[in-house]
Amino acid sequence: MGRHSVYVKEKLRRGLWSPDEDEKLYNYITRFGVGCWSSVPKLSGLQRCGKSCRLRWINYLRPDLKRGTFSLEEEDMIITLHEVLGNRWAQIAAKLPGRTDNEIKNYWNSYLKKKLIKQGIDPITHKPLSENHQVRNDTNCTDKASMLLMSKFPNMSNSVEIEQPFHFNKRIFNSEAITRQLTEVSRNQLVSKQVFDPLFLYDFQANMNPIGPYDGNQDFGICSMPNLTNFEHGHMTESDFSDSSTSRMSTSNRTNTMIRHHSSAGIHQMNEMLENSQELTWDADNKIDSLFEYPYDGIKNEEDFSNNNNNNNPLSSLL
DNA sequence: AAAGACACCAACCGCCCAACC
DNA sequence: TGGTTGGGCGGTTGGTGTCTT
Repeated sequence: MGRHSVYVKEKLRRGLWSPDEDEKLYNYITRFGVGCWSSVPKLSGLQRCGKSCRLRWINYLRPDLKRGTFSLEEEDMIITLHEVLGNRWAQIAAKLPGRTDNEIKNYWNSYLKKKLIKQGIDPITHKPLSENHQVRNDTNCTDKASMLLMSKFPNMSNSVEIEQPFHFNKRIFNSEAITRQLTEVSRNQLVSKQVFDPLFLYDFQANMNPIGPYDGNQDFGICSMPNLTNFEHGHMTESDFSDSSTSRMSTSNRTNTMIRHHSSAGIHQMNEMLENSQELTWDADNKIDSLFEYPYDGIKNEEDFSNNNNNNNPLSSLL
């Protein structure tokens, strides 16, 4: 039995998400938080599989998403991290607040890879194309990663650590034999990782004035979710709702908006935050739930969700 | 103006791992 | 201890917009 049969059997929807579906999912997660994804479709009234809901939330609806074009700093960082981590997009995304692995992966495949090739650099080895025959030295790769990042991004030196060396695929890495090959420093880093967590932005948001821009600086704000962004200004319109499914023009418009929000001043402020982020801690189990004041288990069925679904949500105006 | 090629990116697929029973 | 389930990840696909001829 393949997945297709599951979709057919349960008459699950596939493909692009409609604004209505987005709204249902958004309303549900913002009210009840992230819990068991497999139960989300049922409880939120969506005819999607849990995985699809999770993906949509993570890659599109999550309030901390930055979206828009990548800055030069981000671009540089992706290239540096890719040199160290390879195609481990989730780990790369973890170092870039507001960016998803999917977004970075797409950006890499559609733009950065070609850019490097144009510059005569092999996008896989990150060496000049003429030096492709050279075999990379992977030992001490974790240290190399940290050094690379520290040299290129001094502002992040204390908050970014590489979790795993380049070619140690997570699945292989659990092997004791391989672990033994690491240097003492690398092992320590892996064991006692103090990794910058992009989700600390949730904390930031929680402490932020929900109506006004951060510290009066309009360049710096959580502007990923158009509806939230516009809600900051006290109103929203139907056209503000993110809709990748009906119009690609909307994506372009959104992108243009985001460019305005992410000036270099904003990035500078972000860097300052990153510098200070070493002081922050985040309980992984409560990353998202703490953003939303509603516990996941506060809802038992779809009826509860409907009853609890008041009209205070920004999206409710779309109804 | 039309058709084909290309680019972009949201969403899906398949696999792995960990937790749970 | 083995099976099941859910979550996470990287690779890939396919739909749509844009560009080129």
